[in-house]
Amino acid sequence: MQSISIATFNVNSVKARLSNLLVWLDEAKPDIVLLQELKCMEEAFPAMEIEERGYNLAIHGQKTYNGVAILSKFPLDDILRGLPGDDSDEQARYIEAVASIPGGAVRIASAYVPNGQSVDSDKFPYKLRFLERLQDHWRRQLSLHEIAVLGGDFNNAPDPIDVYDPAQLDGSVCYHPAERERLRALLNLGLYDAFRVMHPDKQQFSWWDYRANGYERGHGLRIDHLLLSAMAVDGLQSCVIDEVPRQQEKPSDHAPVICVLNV
DNA sequence: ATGGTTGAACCTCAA
Repeated sequence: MQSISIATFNVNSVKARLSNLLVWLDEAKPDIVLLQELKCMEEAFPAMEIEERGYNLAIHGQKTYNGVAILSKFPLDDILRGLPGDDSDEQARYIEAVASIPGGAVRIASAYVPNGQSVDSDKFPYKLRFLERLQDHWRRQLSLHEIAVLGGDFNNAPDPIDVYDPAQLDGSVCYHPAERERLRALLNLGLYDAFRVMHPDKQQFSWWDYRANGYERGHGLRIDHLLLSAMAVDGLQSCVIDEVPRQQEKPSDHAPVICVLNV
């Protein structure tokens, strides 16, 4: 039995955010980190600075947009780049691997669900299809009955408590019934929202718009999630949203979410 | 407040 910490963090450009990311890594010292929105190719990823802090890397990069990675103090194997279910999808929004921990293994995935832009955009049906592909893929992965964590930026707030003004935001992107229904279906496969398991009634957000002083005004959404398999949630010790990086100079618009598991 | 800001890369798009 040992404790491992697993975090998810949408950095909104790993190159622009490198100094903030390194400060946070040195402070929080997570064992495994799921990154989203690298906005660079794998060869441009600042591997040296991360590796010298003891992390192994699995990267699925893309120029300008998207890009996801897994940082792990444990060796990574069986790396899967790209979400199955649509061979024509060239966006780098998903990476999965198996981390070998002493005496066992944890399956981990970093997902960057499409934002969808607006409900009448053609990007919104792509978002809905992506959530359905996640459901199809994780139906299969959960049948393996492993310790597994699907984390990332889901661009989707599950419940009214997860948005700053549910009445105003109802039906808008990131809080539309069609996408919340699909996130609910994914959870209903047997995934547990770590933050909500630990804090049933707490309102805290993980993203705030850069515009109009969103953070200062508390205009946020909880859209970054750590979803745990049954075997993983059995060992869940804590889950927090760390707002400190959001308060720094030149922050990402997201805050990291961190959980500790006994495995 | 139908605006506002940020990042990458190009003079605009995605978020």
